[in-house]
Amino acid sequence: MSRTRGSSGPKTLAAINEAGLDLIYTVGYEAMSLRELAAKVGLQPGSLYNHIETKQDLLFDLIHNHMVVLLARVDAELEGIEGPAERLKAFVAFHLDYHIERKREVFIGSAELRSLTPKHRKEIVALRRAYEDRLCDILKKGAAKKLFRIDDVRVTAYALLAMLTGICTWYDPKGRVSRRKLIDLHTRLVMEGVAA
Amino acid sequence: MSRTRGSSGPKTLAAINEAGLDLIYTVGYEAMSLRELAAKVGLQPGSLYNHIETKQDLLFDLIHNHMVVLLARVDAELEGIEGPAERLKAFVAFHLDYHIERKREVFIGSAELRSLTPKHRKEIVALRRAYEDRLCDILKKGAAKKLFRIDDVRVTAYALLAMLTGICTWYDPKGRVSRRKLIDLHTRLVMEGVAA
DNA sequence: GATAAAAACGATCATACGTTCGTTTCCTGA
DNA sequence: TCAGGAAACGAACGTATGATCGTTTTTATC
Repeated sequence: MSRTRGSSGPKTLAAINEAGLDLIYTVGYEAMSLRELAAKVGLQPGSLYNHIETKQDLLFDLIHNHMVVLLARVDAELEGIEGPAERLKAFVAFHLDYHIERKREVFIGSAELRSLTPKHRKEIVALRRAYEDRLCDILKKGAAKKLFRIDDVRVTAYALLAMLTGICTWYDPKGRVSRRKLIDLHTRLVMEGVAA
Repeated sequence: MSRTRGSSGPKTLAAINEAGLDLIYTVGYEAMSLRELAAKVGLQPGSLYNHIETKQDLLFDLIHNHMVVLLARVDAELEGIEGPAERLKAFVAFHLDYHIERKREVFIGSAELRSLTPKHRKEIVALRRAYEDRLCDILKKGAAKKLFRIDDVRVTAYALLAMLTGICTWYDPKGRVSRRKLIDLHTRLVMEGVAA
């Protein structure tokens, strides 16, 4: 046997990415074997290499794509919103929404950082830093206008991001808590926490 | 060659645990090979099995020990402290202190949960749940006395724990931010966040 | 319709892994 | 003091892994 009918490059790659995302999220990058991945996609192990460079590149591409999308979306979301308080609320809502929607990517993006090549890791950390800066900017401007009371912008940003990102580890869209309630609750915690 | 001079069981086991902790924290459980671990301790790979059952048991023992200590300490810390507000402050301070001091254990305790056998994982999750309950109790009592305003106790507890645990991923004891400042900043975020 | 590229197969390679085992040496307690 | 357990060695086992390669069939291009 050989090339199967109906096979197409982009479609197979998409399937590999989706299956890889799921497997890495579930069992972890190191624990995922390419044989497992291939089986899930419906390929022989060797055939994966028609679409990916290496296992490492698969991981990097997944995380990198996620970070680029995250940055683009947050900028689009904040576009045109005026005032630190409104911008902070918008940031919280966006962050939670995105992290609910793409919890697998987000989880992998932090849990598997150490599975990346130093060079790859550096690149991802830089993108993450850029995202953190979006929040830092908002906090800084709010503090300058005496709207927020913030001791240390960077540390506060880390604390808030940790809180908002935490939902990835437990949130279940089909669970007891609605998306709306989740956003309200976190928004209150954040706004009250930084209020002057 | 064979048994080396001065070797003793407990000492070697302690060395294995310390090296294992460090390796798992650095490269992850799956990525750590027992050969690497043995080399770090100064043993041949096979000799590890004089002290551990399996690689899996090594991981479980590390995490389990950490959880037991965590629970014992938080109870000791809260003992005799009256009033939800004071108890919450004490909880925050303790949590941060412990998570600074044992950041490797804490990190592994969450990041490597998925590397545990289902049975092992269940046991750890139960202990974690017990720890979460300590915070939930405080929040519940504070809400009952109208000292705190809390929509959903469990979700709020998760949010706060995520925030407070986040420091494990970035805090550097030799860095710019002092332990004192860190505690003050987080205490304020928490207390303002839940204030009625 | 011919030709080149794409996408799959299946076999295989070299290596690394967790674990076992027989043996040897050291330590400890009666 | 000496017997028996403890703690190490070093070799080995069986398996799984990431990756490569030659081949074959399908798809796409001119």
